[in-house]
Amino acid sequence: METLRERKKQRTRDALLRTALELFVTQGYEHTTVDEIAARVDVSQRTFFRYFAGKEDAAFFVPRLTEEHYVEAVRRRPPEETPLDALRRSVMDSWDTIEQAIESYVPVELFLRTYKMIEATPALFAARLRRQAETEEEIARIIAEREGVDPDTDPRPRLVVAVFGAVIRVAERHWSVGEDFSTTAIRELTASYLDQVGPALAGNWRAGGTRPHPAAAPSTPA
Amino acid sequence: METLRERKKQRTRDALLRTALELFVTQGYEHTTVDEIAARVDVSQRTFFRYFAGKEDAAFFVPRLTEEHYVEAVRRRPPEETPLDALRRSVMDSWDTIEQAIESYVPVELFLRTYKMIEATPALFAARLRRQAETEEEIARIIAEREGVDPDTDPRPRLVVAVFGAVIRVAERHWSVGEDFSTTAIRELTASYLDQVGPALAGNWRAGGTRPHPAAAPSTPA
DNA sequence: TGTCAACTGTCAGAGGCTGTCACTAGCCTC
DNA sequence: GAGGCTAGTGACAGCCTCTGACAGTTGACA
Repeated sequence: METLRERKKQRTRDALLRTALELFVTQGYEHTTVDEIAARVDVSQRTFFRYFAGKEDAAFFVPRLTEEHYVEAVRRRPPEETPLDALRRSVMDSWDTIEQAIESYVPVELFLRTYKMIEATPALFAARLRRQAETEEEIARIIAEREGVDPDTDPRPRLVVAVFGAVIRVAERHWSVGEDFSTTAIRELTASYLDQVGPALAGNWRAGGTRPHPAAAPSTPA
Repeated sequence: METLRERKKQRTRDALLRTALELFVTQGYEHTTVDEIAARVDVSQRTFFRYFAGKEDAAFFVPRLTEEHYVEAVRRRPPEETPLDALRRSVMDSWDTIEQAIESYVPVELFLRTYKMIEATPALFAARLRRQAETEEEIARIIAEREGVDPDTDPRPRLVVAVFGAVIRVAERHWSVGEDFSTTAIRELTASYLDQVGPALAGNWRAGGTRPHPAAAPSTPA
C-alpha cells in the first residue's frame, strides 16, 4: 500500500465489491440495485460506476481472477505435452491453487456462492459464456503457437480448445446444481467427465451387453 | 389470415420486425433505439414492447426459427443412428432446408446480415450462446430418450451434445467472419470441421502420422 | 346498433448508465 | 508549512430500456 489516497481507494473498491457480492448472493442479482450497493457503502451511485463498469463487472470480478489463473497455467505447460494433456493438467492445477489466489480478495466461500449465483442468473450466465468464448480464443492462440501452427488457417487449435471447454462446462454445470459444492468435487467431476468423452463420442451406446453404464461413477483421479 | 384484427396485428408485428432488423444491420444494434423503431413504424414505443419482450427479442426472432428447425430435425432422426450421426445429419439437413423456412418471415439476405450482426455485437453474442446452451439441454434430453438413458445420472448425452455444439460454433464463427457467407459455405465448413475433430483431439500434431496419445480420440463417423 | 373485448396511446416511473461541473482532500513543490 | 495541483467525489441532469396503470379507440359479434 502506497499513499493514503491509494489506500482509501482500495478500501472503497473493496467495500463496494464485497457489499455487491453479498447482496447479489443473498437477495439475487436482479433484485439488487446499484443505488442500494452505493447506499450501504455510503458513497454516491456515481462513484460505484467509477470503480466498476457496471453491475455485471462487479459480479465478474472474481471469475476474472480464475480466468487469468487458468490462462497462465496453460501458458506454463511444458511444450512436450499434447494440447489435450496440457489443457487437462492446466484446469486441474488451477482448481488446486485457485483458493489461495482468491482469498486475498474475497472469502472463498463468498466466491463459491457467487459462482452458483452466476450460473443461476440468465443474464450473468450469458455473460459468462461470452467471457469463456473470449478466453478460449486466447487459449487457442497459445496452443497454436506452442504447436507452431497458424490459428487462422489451421482449425485444430480452436477445435481442441472448444471441445475441451465444452466438457469443462458440462462438468461445472453439474457441479453448480449438485450438492457437493467444493473444489474437491469439481476436480473429480472434471476428471471423470474428461475420461468419459471418448466413450460418449464413440459409436453406439446400446450395442454390446458388455458395458450398459460405464458412466456416472467418477474414479478419483491422480 | 383470419379476421381484420389479426391481419392488422400481423402487419404491425411484421413492420416492427423488419424495421428493427433493417436498422440493426445498417446502423448497429446498440445505436438503434426502440423509440426510433417505433417512430418509423408510426406506433408508440409501448406498442413495440407489446409485440417483443425487448430489443433483444426482436433480434432473435429469426434465429429462434432456425433453432426450432434444428431441434425438430434431431427429433426426426431414425433411432438406429448413433447419437453423433443423428446430430450431424440434423445440422446438415437443417442448413439444406432452412432458407425456405425463413423466407416466409423475412428475406434470407436480411437473415444472413442479422446473423453476422449478432455475432459481432457482444451483448447479442452472449445471448446467442445462452440460447444455444438451452437448446443443447433440450437436445441432450432427446438423445437420452432415444438411447434409453437417464440424462441426470448418465453424463454422456450432455457430453456428446456439448462437444458437437462446440464444433458447430467454431465452424459458424469462422463462417461469420469469412468472405463466403452463403448457406453452401457453412455446410462445407461444418462437414470439414466435424471431420477434423478426431485428428485434432488425437495426440501430437507435430509427430508425423503416429498417434502417441490415442486416449481421448473419438473415431469420427460418416 | 350497441355491447364487449382487444388493441393502442399516453403518462409516470424504476433502474442502469454517462456527461458535466464544482468542491474537497491528499499530494507535492518551493 | 503554505499554496498550487490534481485525483476522487457528490450532485445534478439526462438518455435509454422496460413496466404498470388508465383511458381511448376500433374491430367483432349478437
